[in-house]
Amino acid sequence: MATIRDVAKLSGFSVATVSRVINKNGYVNPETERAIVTAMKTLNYKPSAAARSLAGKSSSTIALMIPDILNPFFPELARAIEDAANEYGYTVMLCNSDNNLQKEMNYIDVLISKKVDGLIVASYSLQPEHILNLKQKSVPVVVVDNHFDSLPIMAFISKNREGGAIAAKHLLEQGCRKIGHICGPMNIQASRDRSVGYEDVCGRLHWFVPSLIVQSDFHVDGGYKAMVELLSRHPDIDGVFAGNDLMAVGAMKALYHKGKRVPDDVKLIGFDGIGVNTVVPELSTIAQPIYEIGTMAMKRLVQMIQGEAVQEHSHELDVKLVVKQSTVIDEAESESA
Amino acid sequence: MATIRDVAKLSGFSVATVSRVINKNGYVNPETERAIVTAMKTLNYKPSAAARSLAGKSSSTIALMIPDILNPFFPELARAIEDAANEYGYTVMLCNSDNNLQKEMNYIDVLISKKVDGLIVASYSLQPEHILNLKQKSVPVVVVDNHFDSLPIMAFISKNREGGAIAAKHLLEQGCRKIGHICGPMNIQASRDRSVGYEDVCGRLHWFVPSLIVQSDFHVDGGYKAMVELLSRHPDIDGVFAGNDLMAVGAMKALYHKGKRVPDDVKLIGFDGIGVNTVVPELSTIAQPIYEIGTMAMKRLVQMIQGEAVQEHSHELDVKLVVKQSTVIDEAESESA
DNA sequence: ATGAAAGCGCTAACAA
DNA sequence: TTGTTAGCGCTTTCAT
Repeated sequence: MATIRDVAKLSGFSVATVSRVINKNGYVNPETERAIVTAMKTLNYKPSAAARSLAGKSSSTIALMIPDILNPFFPELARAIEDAANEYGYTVMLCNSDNNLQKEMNYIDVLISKKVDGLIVASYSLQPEHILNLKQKSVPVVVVDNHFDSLPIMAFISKNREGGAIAAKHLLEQGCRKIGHICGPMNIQASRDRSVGYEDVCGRLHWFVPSLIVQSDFHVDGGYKAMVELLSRHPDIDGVFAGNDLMAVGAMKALYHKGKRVPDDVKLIGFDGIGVNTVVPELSTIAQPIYEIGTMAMKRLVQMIQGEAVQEHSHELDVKLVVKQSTVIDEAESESA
Repeated sequence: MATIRDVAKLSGFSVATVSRVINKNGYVNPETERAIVTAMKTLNYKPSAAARSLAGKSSSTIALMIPDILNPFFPELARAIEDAANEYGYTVMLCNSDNNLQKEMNYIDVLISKKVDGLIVASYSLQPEHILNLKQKSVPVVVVDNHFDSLPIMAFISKNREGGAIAAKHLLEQGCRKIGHICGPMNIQASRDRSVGYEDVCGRLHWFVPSLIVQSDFHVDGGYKAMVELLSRHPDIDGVFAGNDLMAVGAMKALYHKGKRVPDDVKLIGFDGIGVNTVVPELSTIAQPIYEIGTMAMKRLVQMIQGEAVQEHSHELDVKLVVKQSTVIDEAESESA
């Protein structure tokens, strides 16, 4: 591996000058530059990232911490963030935490020791103190898919409450007269907000009873079980809003097994905008602007890394109702189950 | 941030000794060690990974390159690899290449400059030379989900040909009398092998004609289109083997739209063992031992990193037929929860 | 068993 | 415009 000194020697200039052309800063004669670039090429020189970051320069690496890589929502987010990161010249280190506080703290230590330039975090275990602590160590952090009220923490999250309300309204508009809700874990802010949205709309209707809400865990199997429970409590249910798409898929499977047809007997809507692609019949959902969350988070992170004084607070992004087959009876294609 | 020198000063020993306790090598008096550990604790000292790797030590980081993070197969693989990596004390850097050679080569440069200790690659664009080249630079590499015949390259891949044959046989056993095949991209070894497996079984049956094979792209939409095409060529088809689960899902959607019932009218089987979870009716598939591929790949990589002289060649892993609702007409409906 | 000192490859004053 | 040099935090001979 050629070093900066080799390049200096071959080109006949000093390491400082070579460093200048690498970093494109400081004055350097065009001819000199050309000579140096040539030397770098012939030596196939690649600066050592380790050395640069040791010498005080950034590592050009950011980390992304997610709770569950098996939930398609996060790969999509990761994809968006990676694309954006590449654009800014960063590589991303992906950390899957299993939503386990211990693992997360451990990762954070490792990441700091690796001198990552910044951190994008999707976590439901980390407390505000942890984030603030990081900031104190001057590690830029931006939170996604979660937020901390009125704390100076940069966060990007969808309008979950509004989304929950939109979902409920949509079911109502499709003629549902008794709508159940499978909600996600209560320790997740986004999950709570979605439920509140549902209650905003359904809570005061004459048919509403608390037992129409079943709590679950954001996973397919959990959704299945919750749907079975819901059906046993309220066999006459004709609409279901699941707190995320994965649970909606589980619910769909349960309905299928119990002989209920979707959307004919029961209309079903999810949240996230991911499963849409892989279920039959396709799932109506409240789509989050996943890609946008990713790019905005990355953009802000870069600003923070570069020391710009950005206002740190929560940003709420618009969600979008995506109507598919699971909530609409469409004569044109209702040929089979 | 406390440095090794701070620890040395506080504990009253030299940096060399501190280094020894960090790395647990060389002789150091138990009492001394205790004192130093205490000092490290009180200073909340964390060695700088950047400095260590500059000083010749490993970076404790490996990279995983995958072509498509949106295909659930790869998150599963990533998950397995990350788990294994953590166990060995490594952090993983995830690189999504979009199956784009340019991006991959670029990543490789970056990764080398970052001094990653090793590389696990799932790529269909990289040529054997690229891999060999890497090895020459003494970067340990192991390939997954692909392999290069008779070259000294460590690779882990499923028995795709056998899997294709198993899938075809299963459809035959379920009473199918005309089986179509949606195959994946021909530049992907695994994809080709699966098709060959199908041909091994169906190629000589009286009903077989080449037009029963439609080529596609491993994505849901591609599977959809391929199924539509297949149906127009052979409306009387009663079994379909899709080269991966994503295409199988697409095929299922197409069948649904065309009024064909699964499995009553057409039986459908995929390959991979992932979609299983999110489709209704659930998809029969040939499951790859994804987790095992991940752990074995990581295990070998570590051995290579540590300089053990391992035999580098391809390893073929067994696949498993997973029978679900999409290939079996079952009145009793075996429950799954 | 412990310490002194020479780098690892690079950046960033400071000089020239 | 270019060069000299002192670190960045750690590992690792080589002494002691």
